[in-house]
Amino acid sequence: MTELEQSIKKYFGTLEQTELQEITALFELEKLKKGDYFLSADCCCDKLSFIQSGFLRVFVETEKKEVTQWIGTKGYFITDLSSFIFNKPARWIIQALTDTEIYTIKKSEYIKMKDFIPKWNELEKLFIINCFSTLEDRIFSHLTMSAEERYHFFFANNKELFNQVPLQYIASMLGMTPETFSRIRKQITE
Amino acid sequence: MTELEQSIKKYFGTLEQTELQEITALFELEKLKKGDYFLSADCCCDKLSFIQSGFLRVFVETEKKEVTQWIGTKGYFITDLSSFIFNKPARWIIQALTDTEIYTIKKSEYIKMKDFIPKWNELEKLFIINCFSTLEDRIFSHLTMSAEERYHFFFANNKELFNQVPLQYIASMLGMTPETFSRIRKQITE
DNA sequence: TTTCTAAATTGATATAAATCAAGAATTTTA
DNA sequence: TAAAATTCTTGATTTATATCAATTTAGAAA
Repeated sequence: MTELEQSIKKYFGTLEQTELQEITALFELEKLKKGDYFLSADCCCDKLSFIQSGFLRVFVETEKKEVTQWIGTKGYFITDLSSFIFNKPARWIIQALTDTEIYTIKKSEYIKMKDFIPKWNELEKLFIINCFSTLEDRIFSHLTMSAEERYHFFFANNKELFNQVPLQYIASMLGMTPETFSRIRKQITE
Repeated sequence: MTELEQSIKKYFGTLEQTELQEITALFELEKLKKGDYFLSADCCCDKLSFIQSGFLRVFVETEKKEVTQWIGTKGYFITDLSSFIFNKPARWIIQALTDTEIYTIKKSEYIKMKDFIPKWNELEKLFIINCFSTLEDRIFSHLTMSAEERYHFFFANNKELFNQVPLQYIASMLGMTPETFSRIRKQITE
């Protein structure tokens, strides 16, 4: 089973092997160079991609600063969910932090799935609620944790990120400045 | 059209009047007294309710403190979404802050809807993504705003809450202490 | 490699927000 | 209504984190 198939199973739920193959056949390999945009500001996000390798940064520019909302990594899906589902302008910019390989399904193909996978609606719902739960956890982390605690919590679950992408983006995503991030980091090695 | 019908239309999408009536017929009026629990810790949340009047607090107890995650108000739906959909233990406690009237649909009735409303799956998906977007906005507010900005932003959109529920819960929900909340409040009147 | 650019670190300082403690105001209960 | 309980406010202080500025380090480009 390919990694894509495994992840579809993991995120979307249990499927017959034949269904799985029908689905994965709709995904096409795309290669992004470092710095390439997966999604530009104000576009509608008409695709959902599985990250095979590399890192994608989800961010937005405010008057004051650039804010990283998330960093997509190998084995996860990436899209602007509201934009993808509702066909409305994307709220995020998504850019490759490294050379990146993704498997992409276009919206036009995606909507066909409910025709030949009977339980597709159900699977899609589970996927979206998983996304929802992740955000609930993140809000909770902001209501209950200090910057240091958020750092440790995130580090425990995402070690691989820390030596592969600029740390300032992780700092932003965790809601702290690069300086604060750096100081927390220093304490650990001491 | 009842308020319940209006809200179903608003959150779940456009429906035929007959469909709307079929759906609303599945909801039953419940009355909660102040302090009553809508959902206790570790239970599975087997219902989705529309708030007709009153206020419900969604919170959790941590070792250090009690954290309010949300306050449900008139015209909105309330449930523990992941628990309701996945039948897993709830992560939140939900309690009435005032006497409250809700229209409740049980999970067992809810799952019947997809049988007689053809596009139910689609509507449900839209509902969940709306919830998702709301959380995205909230995370963004923690990444970009100070306590004071979060206060003003929330106040602008939820004035009615500020003289009807204990302010400490709003403070908690916005990620600040009651003291900080009180001081921000004071500045405004000066 | 050398040069240039961006990222990370560090120190000094300022600011925001938390904590602690007391008292006032409000709400609930008897 | 009076008493009790809870909530809110206020001041003093501490702590966490941001900001500013300078320097070092790492990475990219020539």
